[in-house]
Amino acid sequence: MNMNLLERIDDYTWTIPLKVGEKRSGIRLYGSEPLLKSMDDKVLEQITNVATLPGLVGEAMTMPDAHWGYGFPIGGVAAFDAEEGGIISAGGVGFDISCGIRCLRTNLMREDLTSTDLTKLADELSRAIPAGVGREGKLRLTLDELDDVLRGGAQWAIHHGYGLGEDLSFVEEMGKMQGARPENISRLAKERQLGEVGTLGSGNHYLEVQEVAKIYDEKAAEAFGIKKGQIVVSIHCGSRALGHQIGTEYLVSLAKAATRLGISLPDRELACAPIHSPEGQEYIGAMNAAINCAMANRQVLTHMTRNAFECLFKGVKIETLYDVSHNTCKEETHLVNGVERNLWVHRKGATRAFGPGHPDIPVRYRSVGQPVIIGGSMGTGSYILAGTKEGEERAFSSASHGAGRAMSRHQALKLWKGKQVIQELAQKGILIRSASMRGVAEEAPDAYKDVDLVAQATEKAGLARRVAFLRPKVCIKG
DNA sequence: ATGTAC
Repeated sequence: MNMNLLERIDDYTWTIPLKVGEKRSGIRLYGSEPLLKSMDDKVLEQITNVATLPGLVGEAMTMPDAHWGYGFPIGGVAAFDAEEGGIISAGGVGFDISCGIRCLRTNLMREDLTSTDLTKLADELSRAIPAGVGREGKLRLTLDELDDVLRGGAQWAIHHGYGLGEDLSFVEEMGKMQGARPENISRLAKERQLGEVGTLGSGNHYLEVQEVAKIYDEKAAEAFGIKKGQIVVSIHCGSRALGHQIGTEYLVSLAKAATRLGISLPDRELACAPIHSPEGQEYIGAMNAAINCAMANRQVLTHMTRNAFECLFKGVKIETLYDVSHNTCKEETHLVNGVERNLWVHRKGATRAFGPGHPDIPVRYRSVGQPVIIGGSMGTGSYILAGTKEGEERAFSSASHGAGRAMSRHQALKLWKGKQVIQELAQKGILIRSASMRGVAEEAPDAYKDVDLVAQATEKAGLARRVAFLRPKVCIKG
């Protein structure tokens, strides 16, 4: 990014000064100077576009891991007030609606796993977890059953034997998003999903077995039930074909609504409609149903993970640490200049990060803040952080979500071969199992930004504080 | 992200 276009507020907070005659809201970019320097100029252009949207409250923001996306940047946060003409945008949620990460803690320690165990575990997980583009899973649902999934979310999965009731306390919204309207979703979107509940997908989605390699905050780690050397599992996936199809279809309907209502869009990809409009309401109902689809998906995968571990480690105990999405728009209460307001917060490639005391945090974690999961690239590691009070005011309680791509898939393919990436990671003791060698090359660790810098900048910017670093041991890729 | 390519 051309740093001359930015104005430094502090070491981790930047803005773009308003030009004379320019009409838009303010902008905040969070991150260290090196991270911002490495960002595409397109991020700046896109967040400037977002800042022109009607009903925006406060500032349009980017997280330290921001990169170019469809309309909105990935790593973009924007809150709108429905009573002031605020909008909802499909591009502001992302195509993979409710993509997110479920982290599980096991009662195994690193010393419990020999290298033979790890190989067996990698093989068993790659057998048990359906992964890859268009890959179908073990469940074959009817359209009526899928509607139940879309209304019930992770609660549907629990009621159908996929998991334990106690998981639900550690999933956003207790695993069931209210306001889901399956009737707002096309038959095509549903048909595409019938065989894909309980599947991982492709791209940057993964299931990783990791060890807790470093603890930054002992008190929070204790609350989260993790300690150094412990084995955890992270599942990164979303709403699969369903979310993508909804996004595709609603972009058209929202664009029409914007035209009809005279909302001027600097970029067609920002297609949006007022929250108080038929099209806006229709999309919100569909999006909420897709959120349930994603939470059900991660719940079914949790069940499959437990079964795979149980095959090798009889009596192993696996609990849900937390499940949090990073592609949503949610109605939340936020304090703005001392006034409590009801806002619709778009977080696209940004994780919700409620601070200590927030009523929507599980009681067990409430005093330390909501767990925030930053997923790394394949083979580099991930972080668990905790939401802060400061983050409420600075970013409507939002934080980073991952390392963020440093180069395009196309560029990555020119630089690496899948086989070579797998061999290099094996030398570091990381086992990869993937349906696609091409996918592995596209996801090479160096095609991503440095997750350590992202987590550090997230903390320094006051958005969330680091609790633990997770080092990968086994990675199942789509 | 995605039956990766209307």
